[in-house]
Amino acid sequence: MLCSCTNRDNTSVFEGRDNAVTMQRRTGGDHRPTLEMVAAAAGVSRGTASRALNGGVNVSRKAMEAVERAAAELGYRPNLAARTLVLGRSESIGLVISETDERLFSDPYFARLTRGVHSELAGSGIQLVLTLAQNDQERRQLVRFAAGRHLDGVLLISHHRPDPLPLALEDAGIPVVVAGRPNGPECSTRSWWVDADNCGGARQAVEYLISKGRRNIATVAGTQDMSAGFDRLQGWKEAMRVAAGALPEDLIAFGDFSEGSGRRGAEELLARGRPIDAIFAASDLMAFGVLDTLHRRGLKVPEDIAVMGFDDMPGSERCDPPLTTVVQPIDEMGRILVRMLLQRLRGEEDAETSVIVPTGFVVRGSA
Amino acid sequence: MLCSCTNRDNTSVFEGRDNAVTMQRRTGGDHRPTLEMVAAAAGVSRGTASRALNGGVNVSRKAMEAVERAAAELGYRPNLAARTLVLGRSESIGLVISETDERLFSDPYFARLTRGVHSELAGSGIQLVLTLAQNDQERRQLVRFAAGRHLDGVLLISHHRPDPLPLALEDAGIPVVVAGRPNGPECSTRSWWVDADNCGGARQAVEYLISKGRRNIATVAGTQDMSAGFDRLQGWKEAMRVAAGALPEDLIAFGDFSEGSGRRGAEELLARGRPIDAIFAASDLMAFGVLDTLHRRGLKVPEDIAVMGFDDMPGSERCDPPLTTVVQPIDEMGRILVRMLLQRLRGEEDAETSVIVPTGFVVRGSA
DNA sequence: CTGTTAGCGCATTCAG
DNA sequence: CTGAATGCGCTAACAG
Repeated sequence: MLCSCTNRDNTSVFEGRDNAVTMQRRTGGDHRPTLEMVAAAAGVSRGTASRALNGGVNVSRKAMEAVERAAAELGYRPNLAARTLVLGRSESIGLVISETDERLFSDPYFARLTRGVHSELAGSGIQLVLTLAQNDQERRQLVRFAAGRHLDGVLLISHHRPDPLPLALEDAGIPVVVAGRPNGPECSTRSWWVDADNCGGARQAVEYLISKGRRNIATVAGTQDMSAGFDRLQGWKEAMRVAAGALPEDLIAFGDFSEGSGRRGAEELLARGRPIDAIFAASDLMAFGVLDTLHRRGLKVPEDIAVMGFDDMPGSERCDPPLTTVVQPIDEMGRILVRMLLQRLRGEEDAETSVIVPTGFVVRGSA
Repeated sequence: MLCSCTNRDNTSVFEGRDNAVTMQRRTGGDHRPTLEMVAAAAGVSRGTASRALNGGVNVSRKAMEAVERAAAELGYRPNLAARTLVLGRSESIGLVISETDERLFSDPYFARLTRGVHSELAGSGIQLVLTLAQNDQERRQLVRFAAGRHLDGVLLISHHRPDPLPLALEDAGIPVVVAGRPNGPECSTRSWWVDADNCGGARQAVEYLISKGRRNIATVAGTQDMSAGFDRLQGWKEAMRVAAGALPEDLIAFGDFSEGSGRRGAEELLARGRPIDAIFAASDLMAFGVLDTLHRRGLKVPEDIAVMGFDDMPGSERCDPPLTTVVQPIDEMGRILVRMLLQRLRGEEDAETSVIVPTGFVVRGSA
């Protein structure tokens, strides 16, 4: 059946095909205006035209205006490739996400970090280039792209360890700032980095539980080959060591940051028969699982067992009971990421090569 | 309190600062290997080295190996800026999202489209560059970036009309393919485009309702200055005109694609007192609102009133009752977007300048 | 203040 | 098959 809002043959009614630019052509044939042509039209030399278009130092008012008019009339667009070639920099930086696009769009972490990066870069004139690097092939292509001077520097978001990207980029001479404390084999990275104070945040969470009279505080830890998982467990250990003297190893269960693993972790802890009056989960997702298990066992939160999470992810304030959780200033981390990279690009010698930003926590109903 | 997992002064323990590359320096001083150096090391001329590194036509086996070895030893990385300058193309295309980053990460549409684009480009050697263009300043910068030959072409995702970007880019000589049928002032665009068959999808939805014996089919339409909103209403009109002879204007309510507007739209329709046995909402979000209103009025879905949505967004299968809705092949649209742009870049004259992809629908409980 | 000059690093002519 | 020469478009140093 014919649908009136479209043409029968599914092609548009416009006829602009003829001015489609053929990209195959090599030198010549392209009549895009060059600086040379602008200079000629303005009646000045290329040098003067260039100066006029770049800040206009040492250019007479008259020449300035002539060049600007000529550029506007010709629709002049500076060839950035030529500019990059002579300047040795492209004025653009990459935000590389070494992650599946699945998680990219589902994990609010990326959204907030990107927002922070983006806002810090606003008005700087530096172009932000987002890039996906999901497998070795793409990682190689990215290194080629960046090392080929298309990117002055790279912001790398990557939580999969070990990730060869930081080293590969640095080896290629590209300055990198990583979101996340390096651990594992790439500890030898020369990259700068910024991370949340996972350790301190976890410690504070446990200290808060202690201040509320809890004594037998268990934890469902995250993946230990990720610094976030390792550090959060570390924080729990520190606080517990201070509070309990010795380390209650049997109050630790290991998960993988997922809700299901939180569920299983809680079951495992309860099954050990040791008294427990609080559970600190290393992620909100795991905390959800913990809550589920406790509900199922008929245990009251926070009366019987208090629960704390980590991340303050969307939904944490609406679960039952609302989750008390550690918050990271992700936007701020994004902004710091940018500042550090720009410092590195400027060659500032006194800049910090790594930054740990403090976390806080929000108290809701669960603890 | 000291946290053992980090240094006291919050700086890393690594000492790689001295080999940080100073980006300020201009010509000279940088010892990154050039093709010239590779050629010298291999004992051949620049020309031969270049040929060897690019496919190796007209290069002896011996020279080939010598060049490859030299390149590997020196850690040679071709300067892509120089390459772009001489070739007139950068081998990279932009995926420009003219949208707030808020929506970018929350709307599953972007995720699926990006996935499609990304998958189609995999292995092509073409670099995908994601870019945000949220305001005029950023739009200008993007045009400069693309027109400066950093991007061979652009894929544009933009549902805000009117958007000056397609025209601005085409004027600057950058081929553009837009996701979404152009409407409004930029109808004069020379951009190619791809869109879902919103009109046909809506028509099929209504026809399905008719086939189920529904006769008084109302609609909550979407924003009319967006082609999706306009076309979906158009589809409803076409089907209703065929089924009812005349057009029942009083069965139309207007919303803005939001859940709240769906709620209000349904209330408005019911308040008119005309008999209604089905409601077609132009988006799932509005359908959720419609369901809410119907529930509140004590009306049974689908017994009293059938409901259909549009989009099949995550959550549609879990609402009460599960939503029967029109689905768009978004991933496929992403893939087509890429194919069209590549065709345009190759200057293929026989390529379609616009494509409309058929939609389908999933039947669940609500209709 | 201005025009001229010399490259940036590369792919591709064109003679050998 | 190879080397030498040319120019892509631009900026910055230089001498006027």
